[in-house]
Amino acid sequence: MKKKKYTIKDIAKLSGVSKGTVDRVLHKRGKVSQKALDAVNNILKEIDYQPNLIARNLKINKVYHICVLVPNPHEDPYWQACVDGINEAIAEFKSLGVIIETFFFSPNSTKSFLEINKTVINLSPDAVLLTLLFYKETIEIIEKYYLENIKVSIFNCQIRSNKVKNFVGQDLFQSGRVAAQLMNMITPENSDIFIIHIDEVFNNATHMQEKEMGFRNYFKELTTGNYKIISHKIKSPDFNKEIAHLLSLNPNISGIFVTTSKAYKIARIIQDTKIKDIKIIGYDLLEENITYLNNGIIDFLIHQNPKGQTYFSLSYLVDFFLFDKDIPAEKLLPIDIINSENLISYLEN
Amino acid sequence: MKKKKYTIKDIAKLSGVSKGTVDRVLHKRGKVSQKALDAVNNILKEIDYQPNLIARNLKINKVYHICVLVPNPHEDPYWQACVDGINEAIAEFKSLGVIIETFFFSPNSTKSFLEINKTVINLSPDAVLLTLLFYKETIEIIEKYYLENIKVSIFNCQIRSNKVKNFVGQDLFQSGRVAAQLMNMITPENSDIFIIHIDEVFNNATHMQEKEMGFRNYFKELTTGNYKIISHKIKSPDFNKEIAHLLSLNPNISGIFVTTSKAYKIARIIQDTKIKDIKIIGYDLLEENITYLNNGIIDFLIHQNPKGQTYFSLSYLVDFFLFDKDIPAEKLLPIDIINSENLISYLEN
DNA sequence: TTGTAGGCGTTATCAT
DNA sequence: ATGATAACGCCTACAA
Repeated sequence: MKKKKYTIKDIAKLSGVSKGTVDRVLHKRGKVSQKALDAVNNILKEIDYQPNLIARNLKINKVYHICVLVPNPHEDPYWQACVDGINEAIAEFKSLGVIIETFFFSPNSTKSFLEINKTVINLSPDAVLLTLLFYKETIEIIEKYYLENIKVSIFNCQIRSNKVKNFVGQDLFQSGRVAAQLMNMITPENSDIFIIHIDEVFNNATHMQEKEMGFRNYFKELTTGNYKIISHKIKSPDFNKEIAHLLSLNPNISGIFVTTSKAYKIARIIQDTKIKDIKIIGYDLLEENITYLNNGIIDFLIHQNPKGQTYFSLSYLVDFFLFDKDIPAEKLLPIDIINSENLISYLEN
Repeated sequence: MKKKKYTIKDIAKLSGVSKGTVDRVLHKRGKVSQKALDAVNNILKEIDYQPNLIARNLKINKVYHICVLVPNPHEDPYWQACVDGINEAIAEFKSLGVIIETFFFSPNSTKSFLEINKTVINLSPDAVLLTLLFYKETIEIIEKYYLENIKVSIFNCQIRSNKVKNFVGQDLFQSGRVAAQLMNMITPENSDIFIIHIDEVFNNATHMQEKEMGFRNYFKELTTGNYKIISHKIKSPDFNKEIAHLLSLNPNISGIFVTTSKAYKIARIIQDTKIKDIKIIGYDLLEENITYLNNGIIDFLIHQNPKGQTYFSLSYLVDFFLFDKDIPAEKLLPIDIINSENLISYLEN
């Protein structure tokens, strides 16, 4: 049972040629006589040769350099968890000779995003990890990186491009359906539901749209009940009045689905106005959301595992560069349903 | 920004001694003059030396050997996912020189468990990975491994022992609370709830008890509603009548919490007898459970991520042996809430 | 076309 | 106490 680990030297001895020849066969570099080729291939067929990746890397001994571009978490706390994942990866891969650098840009400023990209492209790293906040600009930039032979990975978003090495994210349409099923379970039939898109900026508007489509799609398929679903898009400043107004116009409202990480803003209003029995489902484990989840104002949060997203992306790149593994073009993370009871088990991870 | 990677050779040159001396300082092997010690330590203080783990492993070049003992999935399909996780680890770590072997025992036979352990201990592996099915016997066996200096990791269960390197599992009490909160959300107040423990054998009875305690604990803390919670422990053969009988005695029943992976057995009866509006919450993504989740008979499943459990356990051991990382004594995995909509996102992972 | 020699960074042994 | 040297497995340059 205890299989021997074969080395190139073993193969050379077994097939009666030198290590160099075996290497040429393994890497298909040519310059090998038919006879030697056959001899080596015969041995390779018999044994299960696994090149020692550790030795290979020691030899190659390249320092790989990866740049990560993230919106500044001080401007939008959602991104803090992504930064945590990056830092975990930095610590873990440092001793493997992988240098990961983080660059912040302002989520409100296309200009800052473009400038940071200019800086990064001048560093000519081996790979960059991006998110798709400014769609048009990012597409153009991906093109530039591609021409420079810098690998691009995307996190937090799906994108259809063969110039992207891999992306890690969540099926947003499906997460809308998940929210819908939960909402259906906890609200009375024949009531009204709000979908609220709320953010300071609407860069990632496709995000919200996909979630809304999934949410509506679920209710459309429902055979029982008669829900009325109403969407609103609200910019952050002074929206309190707007929300209060909307609620007063719709006394039959039983649930609110917030498609961004800003559910706590709605929760705050619901709590203050003491309207009761409005169920809230939102996204992301921000501290403020957690507060309202724990006191029962928010019923469910959907977790997009932002920390895992960046960590996975980076460890894929490491696998690719160091251990030349095939990495999937797309990795869709689980859509985690969080209530106040299983919350803690997620925070620890 | 691009930090240089320092090697032992660099340190030797900088401090004016030889590589050998640096090595002795780094490993505190003594036999170093005060002068040389100071010189090297001064340099070490200045620079951030990270030993190259790849080179170290190449040199050490030990084949690590890990044995995993799992209940045979043919006798209880729950364990199949664990085997999947093991196989993933086998493939991933093979090229790092880690050999992982799987051994099956019968979950119904303490004897087979003890025999397999005898076989394994004779192989004197570097580590074993166990689950805590036969409590008393396992405790004794852990002692034996400990004396042989074979590391022991545990998956699927918590255990308090300093002779165990690490365990990966779930907080079962808390998972009972999670089930309770969900149940509370989807059943009317002032109704009855069954807790049903159902299995062929009751080896892992503590499992079920902890889940029950968590479940009851949640309802005890509830300030609203007036639930009556009734537990039943049922052995598998010919229990159909028993269940039907119990249901007929309790017309006010609105939900059933199944503490094992056998919720599908209850679901089948509910479906056949066409009793409606009984909510079911169970554990584990077995194929039969999934069927009833998809057709709406089962409302929620709690996922214990068995595949992840074995994979994590093994990759911790690899981290420990190859990269001498500190590994946590305990890793509690998230308590995943699964409904028919987010199910697919878990199956792909 | 083929084989030999050297080196990657670390560790361990062996003279000095 | 110290430094030189060889070895781990793989890769590559260069000599034959």
